[in-house]
Amino acid sequence: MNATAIPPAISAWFEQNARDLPWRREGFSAWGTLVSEFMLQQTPVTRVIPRLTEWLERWPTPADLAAVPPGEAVRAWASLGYPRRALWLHAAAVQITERHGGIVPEDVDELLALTGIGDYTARAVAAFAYGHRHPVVDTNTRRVIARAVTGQGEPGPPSRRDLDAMAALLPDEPVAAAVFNAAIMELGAIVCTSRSPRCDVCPVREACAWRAAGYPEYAGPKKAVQKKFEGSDRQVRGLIMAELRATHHPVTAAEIEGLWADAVQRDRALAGLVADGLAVPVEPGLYALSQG
DNA sequence: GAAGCGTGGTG
DNA sequence: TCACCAAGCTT
Repeated sequence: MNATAIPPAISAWFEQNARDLPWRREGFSAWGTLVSEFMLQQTPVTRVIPRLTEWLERWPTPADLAAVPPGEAVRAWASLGYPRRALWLHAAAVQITERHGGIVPEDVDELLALTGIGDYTARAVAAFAYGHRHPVVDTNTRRVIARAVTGQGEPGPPSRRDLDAMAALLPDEPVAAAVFNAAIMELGAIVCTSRSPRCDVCPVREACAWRAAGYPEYAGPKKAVQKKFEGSDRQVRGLIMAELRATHHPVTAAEIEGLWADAVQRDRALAGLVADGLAVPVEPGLYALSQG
């Protein structure tokens, strides 16, 4: 097996091994695809599925979401994490309703112009919802290419050049391209994983440059270490947001004081949430999710 | 380009 | 146990 055999081998494996996921069901809407991609940004599949199902039952179209206050989106986001995504998804729904007649656009540049949509999500929607031929590059794709094609244990830092590397592997035919985009992500998600890759069941083991090189240790620039969550501003923000989501009335400054002892850090976290639009001071000393 | 942004599962 | 990891985006 040589390098040119990698894409068809991965796609063939995918046809047999793809997980049964909601966004792969026949007739799943473009809006559903967009919502799922927002939720999947840094949140695992198993945690996304229940929230996605509820979300689409409640807001089956962009206009349905655009019609409610942003704070409702933040509440429905629940504990998926990074709640700014809920705000951005709501903003995107408003923009889709106003600019695109309520139809999720299929043009990558129009998608990129929506709040909260970047290189990955724009191309994922164009490819998976509309069948257009674009390279879709996420962290799984970058890892598989780094190993199987480049022969390194880990991808380097994300770069626009990743799109070119993926484009070079992409089948010409749009449907085959969309399948391969999904297939290489899936391989990275369940076989060519970050921590303990299951090379014994990998469909491109015989062509893998990393394996051929004897699994050399990654020597490139190190990933920035994720800061400890315990005691971080993120933790304080999370506590305040959980309180705002839990109550259906404004939260008092006194209640927020009870969530975290360090006043300096607490005030910094709250000010950050206000700056982000996640918390709104409805009057001095009273905070709520965005109602407008 | 680097930093900041949640939450929960896992090896 | 705890560091690492998870379909990224914005500033």
